[in-house]
Amino acid sequence: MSDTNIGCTCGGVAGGDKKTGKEPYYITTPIYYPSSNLHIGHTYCTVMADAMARFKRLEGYDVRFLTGTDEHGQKIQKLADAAGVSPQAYVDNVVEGIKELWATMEISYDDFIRTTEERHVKRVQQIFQKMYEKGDIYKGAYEGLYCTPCEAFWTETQAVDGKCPDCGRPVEKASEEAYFFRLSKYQDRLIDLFENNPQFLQPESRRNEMLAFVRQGLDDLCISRTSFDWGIPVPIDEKHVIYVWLDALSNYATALGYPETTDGLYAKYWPANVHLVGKEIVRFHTVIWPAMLMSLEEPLPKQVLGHGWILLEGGKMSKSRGNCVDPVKLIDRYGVDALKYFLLREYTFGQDGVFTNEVMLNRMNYDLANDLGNLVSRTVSMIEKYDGAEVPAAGESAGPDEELKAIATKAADKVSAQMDKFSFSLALEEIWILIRRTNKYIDETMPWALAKDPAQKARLDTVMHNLAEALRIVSILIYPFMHTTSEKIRQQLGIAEAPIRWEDAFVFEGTTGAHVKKGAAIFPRMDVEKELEALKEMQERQAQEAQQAEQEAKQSAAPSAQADGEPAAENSENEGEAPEIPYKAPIDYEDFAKIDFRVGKVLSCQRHPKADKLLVFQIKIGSDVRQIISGVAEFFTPEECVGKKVLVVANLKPRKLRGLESNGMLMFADNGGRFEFMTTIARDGEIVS
RNA sequence: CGCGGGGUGGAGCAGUUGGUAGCUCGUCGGGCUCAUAACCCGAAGGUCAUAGGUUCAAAUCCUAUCCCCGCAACCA
Repeated sequence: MSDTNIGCTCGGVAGGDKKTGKEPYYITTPIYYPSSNLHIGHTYCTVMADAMARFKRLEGYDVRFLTGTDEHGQKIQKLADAAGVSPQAYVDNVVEGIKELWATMEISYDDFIRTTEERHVKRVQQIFQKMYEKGDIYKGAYEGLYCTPCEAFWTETQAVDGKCPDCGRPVEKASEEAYFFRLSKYQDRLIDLFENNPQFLQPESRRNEMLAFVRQGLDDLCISRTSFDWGIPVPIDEKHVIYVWLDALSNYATALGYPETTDGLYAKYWPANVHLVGKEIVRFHTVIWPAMLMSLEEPLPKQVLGHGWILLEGGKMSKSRGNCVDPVKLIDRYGVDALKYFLLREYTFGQDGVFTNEVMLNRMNYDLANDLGNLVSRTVSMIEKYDGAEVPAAGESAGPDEELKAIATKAADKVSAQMDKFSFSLALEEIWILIRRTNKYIDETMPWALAKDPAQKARLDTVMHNLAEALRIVSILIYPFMHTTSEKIRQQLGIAEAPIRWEDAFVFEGTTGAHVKKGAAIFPRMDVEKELEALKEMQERQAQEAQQAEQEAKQSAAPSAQADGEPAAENSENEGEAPEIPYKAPIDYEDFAKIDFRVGKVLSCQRHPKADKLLVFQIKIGSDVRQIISGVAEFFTPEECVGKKVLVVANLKPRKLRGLESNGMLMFADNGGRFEFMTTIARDGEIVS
């Protein structure tokens, strides 16, 4: 039975028959950071995990699928402060939204862990304790450059010219007592892991990256903080809070009850079969987490998979840029299954892919409406018309019958083989090969011609039967990816009562006598042009609302700025909601008054010869002309800057940037990651106050 | 020489134990009418970035070069 042995054997786990045995399968998503609502990138990762979980369940595994939220850390604390609520209240609110999203997406997780839950907190402390007792955690001094107002440590390279990269104020050498994890101790074993277990980290490119990273040498990791307190207290020293990554990574084990290892979930499901993570956090999952487990003397997860990002045409989507694609809007319009299908089919695992509305709509139309939806529709119609809605028994095979049968009954194994490699796209492609072959089968057999000749009734029946069978198999194969659609198809085929079993996909008999019933189109064909317009409108409306909200917020927060004669907004569209940026600490008026704001005019502008991101401006301020360098080369060409009026901080101390002196600072508005000139009709040299 | 990813028919992508270059969309021509103006067939279109090399054989291995994209550095 278990003839395929494709999977990895890193853990040395005994094979077992996956079709009859109840072999455990533990899969996880990252726990998401609830600093605001999730976007389609998070959805993508979770949808993949869900499809895999459902697939393994269907194959007969005892699956455990974990997701959750990572709720501690300074950023959450700051956001909560800014919102005027407690951190717990803040995250509770966001988490509710996340859970709602997963409910809408019909994500079949078995457990949802929140790092603020008691069960997690106490176990993380136990983990800390264990590592400490083993001697892998020691107390040391964290040395760095400290910015008091920001309460943040910076390294030599982060701090710029002895100043805080955040606020620009001077930083001081400081050392703070902290706890360290002896990461360096595990360097060799980690190298070993990457070298001898190629399966451990996929795709290959990530593995090379991590191997290079570990080889260059690992420092011990500072795993406690005292600068904020929204975190899990260090058990042996309550002044400290445990580093969020140590806290977060532990979730994969604490959710199973670790450190209780002898019975219960941990004994059953650990080590995890796969941690599904984004490429940006591969390092944490393949270096720190394994090292922690080594320290705890626990087995390592069998596999970590780093998936790529879904990019927008302009680049990366991010919460703070407010250019996110909102999955809920898409689901409302197109349905959960269509969105899931699109995400799983369009992108290849491990690689970045570009998202556009057009790509999505086309995918949905061609594959779902034209190929699958239409096939269901025409098949059911014909059985109703030619056989009184009852699936007839098959007669003798002829023509393409055997070929269709062969493709249909072999598809399940092909899908499995692709799924074992996490090739969702190719797995779906295998199913669509069957769907297209079935469409072709109809053209080849020409049932409408057979129906005209009573002598051909037996042949017609065989054709109808084969069509029903092919669709029945399709309904099983797509179940892990689109279970609702699967059920709809089975309803129309009249086999909704029968349980869905993977092994039924290998036989070509199961619909005879079923009563088909035509229903609504499972995926109505869309007018792409119209949809694109509708989506565009929707996004514009969203942007407007966001802008309005922003404006209202500003008006209530601050005395309204005086409107000048300039056109208000020439290029004002800005998708999505405005980012939530906490305010900096208050300053005294005297401090404020020290700043000399001026109107300047760009006389000329050139690229910095030695830096990609810098532009060198000659700025006229009254009779004064000075050179100011600004990091906006990504946003403007030198030519388009010439002649622009710009707000200047005129009394900032001069400083050299890559060899050239900059004498002041230019002010731009950060319009969702794109900078904008803030312009005026005032003469250059005038004061801004 | 900072690290890494990538350059495959008009578009978007598959394609490593080296052995006639595939898919979806688009284009052109044809077929069919059961079906959601859907479906099916055929054709055109690629020196697999460039130049060398290894080999009986290279998109696939090696070397060099060009170009794109992330990260890092730099963003007063």
